[in-house]
Amino acid sequence: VTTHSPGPAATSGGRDDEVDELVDFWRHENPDLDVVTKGIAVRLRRTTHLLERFLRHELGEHGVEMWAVEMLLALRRAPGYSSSAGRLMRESQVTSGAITNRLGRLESHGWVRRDVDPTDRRQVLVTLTDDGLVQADRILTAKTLTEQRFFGGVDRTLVERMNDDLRTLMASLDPAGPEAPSEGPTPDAPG
Amino acid sequence: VTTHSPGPAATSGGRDDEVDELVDFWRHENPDLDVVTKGIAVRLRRTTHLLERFLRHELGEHGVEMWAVEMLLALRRAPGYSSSAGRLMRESQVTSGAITNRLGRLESHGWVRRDVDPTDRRQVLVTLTDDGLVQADRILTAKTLTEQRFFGGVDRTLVERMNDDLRTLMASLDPAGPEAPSEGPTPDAPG
DNA sequence: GAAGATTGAAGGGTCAATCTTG
DNA sequence: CAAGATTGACCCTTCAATCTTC
Repeated sequence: VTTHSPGPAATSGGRDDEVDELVDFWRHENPDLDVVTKGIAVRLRRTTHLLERFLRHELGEHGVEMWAVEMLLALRRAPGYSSSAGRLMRESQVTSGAITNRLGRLESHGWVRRDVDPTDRRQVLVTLTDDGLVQADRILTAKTLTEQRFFGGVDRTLVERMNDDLRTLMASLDPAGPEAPSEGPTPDAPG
Repeated sequence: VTTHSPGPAATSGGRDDEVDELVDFWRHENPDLDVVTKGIAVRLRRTTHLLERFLRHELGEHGVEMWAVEMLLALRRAPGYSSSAGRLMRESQVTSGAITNRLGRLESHGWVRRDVDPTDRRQVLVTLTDDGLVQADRILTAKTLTEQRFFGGVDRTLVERMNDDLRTLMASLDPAGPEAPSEGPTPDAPG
């Protein structure tokens, strides 16, 4: 399980960045450390956090929080721009209480409407208002442009290869991978 | 800027997973969409969130929260197992207020000690106690094993290539990349 | 009784103001 | 006055309890 290269953490060309130094430190404490696994774990976290911070910063200048982006875009791609609170909960990986709060705030902005589902009166149907749709489209554009700026300086071939590799990696994870802690964020305690 | 393949979002072999469908939907709304950039952005977020959830779940069974892991390991690799509150703030990317709170909780667990820096009495020197060091080592082991289990089912060659590609990507980001919102989490408002 | 949504208490974070020391 | 840490107000999330509807 702990195959490790005998050299420093870097496995090939662009050797020894800050992460390699970190990994080398840990390997110095435990020579059995798998430097590749530790490296990719750290780098995935850091890269994603950079991206998320960049998005939060840019979208903040458009007057939107990340939670609102998540909700509005989920509704934007729902059929008829409407979805149930439960569906939104499962898509966004937050608890039902959080969804209720978010919907309240979105509603007070006038971006969504809440109606009782006539089919099943336990469910709440959330629908984008006209204003909400405009907002969602503005946000989608801003978010997409921000992502393109974020990766703009990176070699195109590398981005494409990483996209493909990430697809493969995710496929190796889900099925036989580490038993995911079930579905959703513990979708409400049962009674 | 918006180079896009005319086919579906998937660029090569393992075509059309859930993310490709999402990206295809957005491209249907806007044919100019750069499917590779959108794809890698989504996949990076999802993969990292899976990893973080897995870690949170596993480490939770050891009775530790992620914020504690972050703090204890930062101290574990500091010279003399001690660091200043400000340094910890910059390493962990949370605000100074959060650090103060965290240190209070760690202190009440008996895992760290707070002393005034004799050199500069404005600074607080945080040091791992003996119990804290034991905890940190337990955590490091558990975290490393969890990461190895997470990536255990993934082809080794792919993981190595992704590690190298991520190193290159991060290097392309930091310097000329998108102007990072400065350093740290706004390291304390200037008086 | 179970499913879906809401509620309120509690945890942890940010932000701005404050205190202390250089 | 600047830098470092602390404090308190506020925001959002989780968690468990509750209410309604199937």
